[in-house]
Amino acid sequence: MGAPRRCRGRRPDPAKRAAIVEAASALFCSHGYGVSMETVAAAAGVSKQTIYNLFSTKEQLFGAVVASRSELIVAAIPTTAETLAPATGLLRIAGEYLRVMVGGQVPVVYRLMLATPGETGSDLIRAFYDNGPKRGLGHLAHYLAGCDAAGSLRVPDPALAAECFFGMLNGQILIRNMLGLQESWTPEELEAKARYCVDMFLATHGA
Amino acid sequence: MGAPRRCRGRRPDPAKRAAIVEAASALFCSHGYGVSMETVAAAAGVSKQTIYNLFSTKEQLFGAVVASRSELIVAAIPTTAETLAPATGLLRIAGEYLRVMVGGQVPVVYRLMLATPGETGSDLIRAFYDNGPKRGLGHLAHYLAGCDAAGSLRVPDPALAAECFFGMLNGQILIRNMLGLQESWTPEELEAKARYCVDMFLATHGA
DNA sequence: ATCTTAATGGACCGCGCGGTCCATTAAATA
DNA sequence: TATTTAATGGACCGCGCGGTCCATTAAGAT
Repeated sequence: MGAPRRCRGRRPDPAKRAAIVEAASALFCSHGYGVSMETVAAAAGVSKQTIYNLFSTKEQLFGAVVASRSELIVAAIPTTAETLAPATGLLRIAGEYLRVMVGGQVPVVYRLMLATPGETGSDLIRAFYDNGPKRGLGHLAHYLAGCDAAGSLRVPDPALAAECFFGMLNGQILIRNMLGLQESWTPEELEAKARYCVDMFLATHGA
Repeated sequence: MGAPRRCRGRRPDPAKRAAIVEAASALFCSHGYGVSMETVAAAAGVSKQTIYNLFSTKEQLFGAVVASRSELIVAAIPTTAETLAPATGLLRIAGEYLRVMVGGQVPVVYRLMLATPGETGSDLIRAFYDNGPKRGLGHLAHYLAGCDAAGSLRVPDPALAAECFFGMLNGQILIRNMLGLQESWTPEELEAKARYCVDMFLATHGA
């Protein structure tokens, strides 16, 4: 199976595929699933037939876009801070979280999921949620539980605490971004917000 | 101009119009803007022509749906608690907020806004945000500022505090609801979450 | 009674879009 | 070189949907 098995003829251009997914992602996000394949082709600088050579149907292209974007969100899940003390660890997690949220890449994925052609609550959506946001939440909860066990924090309900911590960091950022309402945060403001939330969290859960 | 000027003939049935808006709202939310007018008509138990007698175009129907739904969200903005002491006032606001969020009516409006046919960040969306969520935020900030002035709380940045307070109440509820992922909260759980958030908030901002 | 308007349902039009086909050209292997 | 495959672009099909028209029926007003 592993045999490279080189074959004849011209090789498919990986840049084309990437350009198509990129263009489709941007268009689906800004204009919804209703954009025509011709528009996607034009935006990607590619012929329509080339798209159909790579993706058999529009829904498959959509699936590829979602998969591609989901990688981003998974990559954004913080894996650092696992062994740091609460004060610094939470601050680092908060900084990561805010950066990726205001950056807009995560909101884009959410928008994408809501532009889905099928029903809401589909398998695609469920898989996305379990794989992305839920894992991020789980990671934080696990970290908090560890702190509790180590005695550096008192957090009787790590899942609830994790959800509230991310929630207060977020505030309205995600939803405003999804709605396409401009956000202008200076790094100092983000830093201040992160510190404010961490302080509030520690004021309750500090050991 | 104000003359009632009763006219001849059969009167239009207001129930028809309501049924149309209701059906369109549900379908736009669950299936996006792509649903056909015939589907809407069928769901409303009405002929297609009747829709076009009431709304000249599909976009106008969409606008009517948004307007109708926005009323709900505006009505959900808490106006109580204006003079209550922080501990009880915040708890009441929190309870209101959670109830309306898990109830799903607010998430439905957000979904609607994202199903919009035009660009993101349109006037429609901006108007909705300023009129709904922003007003709710402003109300809480005003309340907090009042408490600060009265000396019952210390809250140097009421806007930030308001955003974080709603944010931590919300957590992932709104987004999960928008994605169509089922939520099952018992009243006790909601009560516990509200109390947890209020306590955390007061631990930092208590006078 | 009569008149006027609401509402129905079905036929119909036009267009845009998903998807296919094909003849041609470009790039890689042999 | 010859051969194989990628990519192009343009013509084309079918269908679904937004929107219109119309003849008929129902329900008020006078």
